[in-house]
Amino acid sequence: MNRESIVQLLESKNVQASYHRLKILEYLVNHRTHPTVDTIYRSLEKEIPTLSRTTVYNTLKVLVAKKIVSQVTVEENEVRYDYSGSAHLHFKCRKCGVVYDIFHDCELLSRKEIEGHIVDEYHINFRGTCKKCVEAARAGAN
Amino acid sequence: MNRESIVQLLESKNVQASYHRLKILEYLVNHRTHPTVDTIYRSLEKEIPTLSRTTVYNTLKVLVAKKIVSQVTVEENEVRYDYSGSAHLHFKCRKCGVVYDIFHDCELLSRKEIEGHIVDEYHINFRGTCKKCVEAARAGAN
DNA sequence: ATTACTGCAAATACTTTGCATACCG
DNA sequence: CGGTATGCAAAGTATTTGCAGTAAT
Repeated sequence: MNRESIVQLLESKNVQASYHRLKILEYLVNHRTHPTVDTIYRSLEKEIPTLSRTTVYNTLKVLVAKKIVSQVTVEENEVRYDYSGSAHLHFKCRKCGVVYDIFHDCELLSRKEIEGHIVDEYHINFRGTCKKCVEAARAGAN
Repeated sequence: MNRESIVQLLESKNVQASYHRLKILEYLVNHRTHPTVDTIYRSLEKEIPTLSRTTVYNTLKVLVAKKIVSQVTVEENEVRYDYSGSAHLHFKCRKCGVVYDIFHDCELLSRKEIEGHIVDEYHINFRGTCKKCVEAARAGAN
């Protein structure tokens, strides 16, 4: 996604497109790796030496409040951020640590109500060993 | 569940049934409210004045490692503990904060594999407004 | 000029670690 | 006795807050 679209995305949600916000959202849009606050900060501080962690926290709070990005907790005790595209599930590999997006046609995803409760958000997360790590282990065994 | 069964549960998993472990697991089994570390600590310190937070952390770590209880993160940044009974989903009400267990016959729950990755754990969490809070709001509006 | 954004430093919250003591088989 | 569990205090990590400075409208 180019810079212009990101500015438009921010403005369409009534978020002032400051330089830092632009860079942080751009990072999230272009790195679909579910980064943590720290990862985002470390990646951007090279390019923006004046950036502070507080700004990363502030910006992410705004983006989450405006539902432009979402918080993901695939692993307990580790908040990650994800640019909210279409509905999807997450799978985290215990071996390599990569978080995969899973697009699965699941009846639960379209539910507006469950057992009488009104659903406005859901998180479906899986953990295990990813395809690559399974294959690597199999190759190693030969 | 009575004390004797809890001792047996611990011993069947090769966990020494010390007094503190017994009390902590007993709390989890009898309070199916998905408590946080702090809730567990505060509830038990009245009865066990010498209890320390470290012991609660240590014990929960052992219980999770032995898969007697599981960690639940229905809300980002808030680890809760749940005595692992049968497979189920969680729903957290944004208004009253209660975490409900949802038993739903979902195809995803029985999956051992998804898109080639091997699944050994899953977390399915919903958020929204619970039945009670919806009804309370409706009654208030009249 | 007024409002909003940023960044530092301090404060708070949560969790882990090291080590000495106490408990249990 | 010997290994394990416990508890305190300290360290570590993550996040929030207050406030002063800066930029934007």
